[in-house]
Amino acid sequence: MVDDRRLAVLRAIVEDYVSTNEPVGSKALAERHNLGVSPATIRNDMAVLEEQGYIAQPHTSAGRVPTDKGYRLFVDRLSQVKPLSGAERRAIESFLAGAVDIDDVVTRTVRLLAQLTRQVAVVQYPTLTHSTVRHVELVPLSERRLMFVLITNTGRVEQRVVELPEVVDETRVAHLRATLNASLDGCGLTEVPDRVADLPSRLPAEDRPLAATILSVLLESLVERHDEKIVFAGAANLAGADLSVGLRDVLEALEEQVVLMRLLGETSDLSALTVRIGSENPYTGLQGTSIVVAGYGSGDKQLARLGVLGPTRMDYPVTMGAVRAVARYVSQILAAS
Amino acid sequence: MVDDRRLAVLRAIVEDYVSTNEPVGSKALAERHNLGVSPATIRNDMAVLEEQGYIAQPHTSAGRVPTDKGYRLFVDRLSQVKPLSGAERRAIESFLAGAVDIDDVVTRTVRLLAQLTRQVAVVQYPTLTHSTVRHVELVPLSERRLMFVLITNTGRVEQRVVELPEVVDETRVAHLRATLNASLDGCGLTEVPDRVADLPSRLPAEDRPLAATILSVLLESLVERHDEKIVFAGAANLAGADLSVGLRDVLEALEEQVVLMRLLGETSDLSALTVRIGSENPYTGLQGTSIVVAGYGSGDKQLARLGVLGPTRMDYPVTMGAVRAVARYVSQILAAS
DNA sequence: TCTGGCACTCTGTGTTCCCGAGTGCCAAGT
DNA sequence: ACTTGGCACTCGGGAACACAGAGTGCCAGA
Repeated sequence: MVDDRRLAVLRAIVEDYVSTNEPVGSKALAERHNLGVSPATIRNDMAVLEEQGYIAQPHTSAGRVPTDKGYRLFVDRLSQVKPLSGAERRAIESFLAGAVDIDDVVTRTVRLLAQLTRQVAVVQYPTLTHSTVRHVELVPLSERRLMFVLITNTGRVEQRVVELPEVVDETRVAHLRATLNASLDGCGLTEVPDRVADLPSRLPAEDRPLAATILSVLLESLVERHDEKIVFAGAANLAGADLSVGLRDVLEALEEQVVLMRLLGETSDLSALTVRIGSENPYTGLQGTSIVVAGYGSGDKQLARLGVLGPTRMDYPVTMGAVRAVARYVSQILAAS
Repeated sequence: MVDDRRLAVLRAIVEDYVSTNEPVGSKALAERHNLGVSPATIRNDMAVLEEQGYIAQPHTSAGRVPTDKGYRLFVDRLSQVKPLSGAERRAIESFLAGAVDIDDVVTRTVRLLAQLTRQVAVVQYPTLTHSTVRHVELVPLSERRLMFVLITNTGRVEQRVVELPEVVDETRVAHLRATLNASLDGCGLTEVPDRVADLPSRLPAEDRPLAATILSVLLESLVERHDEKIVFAGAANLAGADLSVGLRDVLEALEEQVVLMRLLGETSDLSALTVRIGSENPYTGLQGTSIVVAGYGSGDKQLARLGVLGPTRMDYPVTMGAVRAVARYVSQILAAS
């Protein structure tokens, strides 16, 4: 009973603070929420909550503000994800349906999510890790150059121009292409190195230098993981918000691929929503911010992650609802194509 | 003589204001620059300059600040582009040299430019308009789907998955690919529609539906100008600066492709540097900012533009030098590849 | 045409003061 | 054992005020 009410008080504090952006006091709390007790009682509860580290006061004799720990408890136990309205669902659907390729899906998704949540949206490209080879193409450009194109089942295309060690005619290229596709078709990208290891030895001796050159390009394009790009949108939404730390730091972090990658990557469970709040964040520049991340992908496999970054003081239920919904729709789109 | 000195005063005001970010007064001017006249004389000149609209005072009895018109005069007649240091040149060269494809060139360029100028860098992708077709590829994915790939001489690759109206075997695809390449190879993208107009009629009747489907995809990929993307970097550099208008508006404009496109696109002469200062800017949200734009491209043709956006109060000579240098190096890289 | 002098006008800063919101604690009530 | 009303206390933030300093405009003299 007592403990119950204290949690109710915490919930009320979080909700009020999120909506008003002002430290919330015992009196206002008693008025706005019908907790059935007097301000004095609430004060006692607040004292306990403060002692336990769930709330804090900016200065003596101001209202209370949730701490990161307080938000954490709120997210874990006091709130439930708020589903989107029908109108929003329809908007998502129709907006994503117009995408022409996977690049377009990603671009649209990130904008959509930013607009929906009025915060910064972050979308990671599908990773190669779970992709398979759909096709390898070798396109002669001139006598000694060709374009190497790798197409994966996720629709990603990696291409490179290759300088050849010798003049090569179309026939040999065609032959090599056929051989490559025969060994690689449908194979997971992680298995590619194994599959091609003995390939030169299976070719006539005069084709080996050519094959070696092309294989090195192929392997390089895998290692570089060029598709592990991350895009973001909605930076403008940060302008108003008061991140405890400077806006500059946050913008810098957003442009630092590595930081973003870690941010999205360090979530353990891909099938659920992951929330990281304020100081739980690995990167110093992102202390005043929280992120909500979900995995997405076609079918049962989660290929990549997307999420939203905003001030710690964000509306978690709504944000989580939006992220979850968008992740689902994107997965749906990917599965269909 | 008199007029000469007034211009010198204007130049001094711009330089001082840019470096100190504080309204500059007659006394400080007389001290820091040896103009050979007394503060009183300078005051008279300033009065005239103010009357002519080149400078203004934020409030009565504060120093003077250049107006947009003042900056304009400064850029046009009072300053000369400042070349980069040797170290900077080398840094640019080695940084750009590591690029693997054109996407990478663009990404690297925009970061480089942002870091170099400590402002927001904007780079437009090479436009299709001046590109030519290098190769068209049709890759069967399954019985009724194929991947359409268009490769241009700038190294750009456009790809689409096409749903076919009927089951098509490899032979017919190969034939169509050969026909397409025969008519389009080396042809400017703008001529493509003309070249393919009569193509269906030159094919056997049973191939026409297939050809029509693929041609519509081809034309669509041209119209959408998917390569006319614009990327930017260095938004964090705006955080400190005081744009007269809100930071939010600028960030919004930066994420609005259309606005950026117009911003870069409306420069008349591609071979020279274009500077647009404050209110000369078409878009309301960008009033407090200036942009410096240069064209770049391989060989003699200018393919696209790149530039820098910053507060009106920027160091024009240095910024212009950086933009010009980067544009040249990028052109060089593109020409070599 | 330039210069020194002088009176004037502001902004920005520092000081003081006070209001009010909010707290913590205590004693009384249920 | 909780809850509640009362009360003294604290502190931030805004209003009022004064003031120093930078800068200007103008005028008379060189």
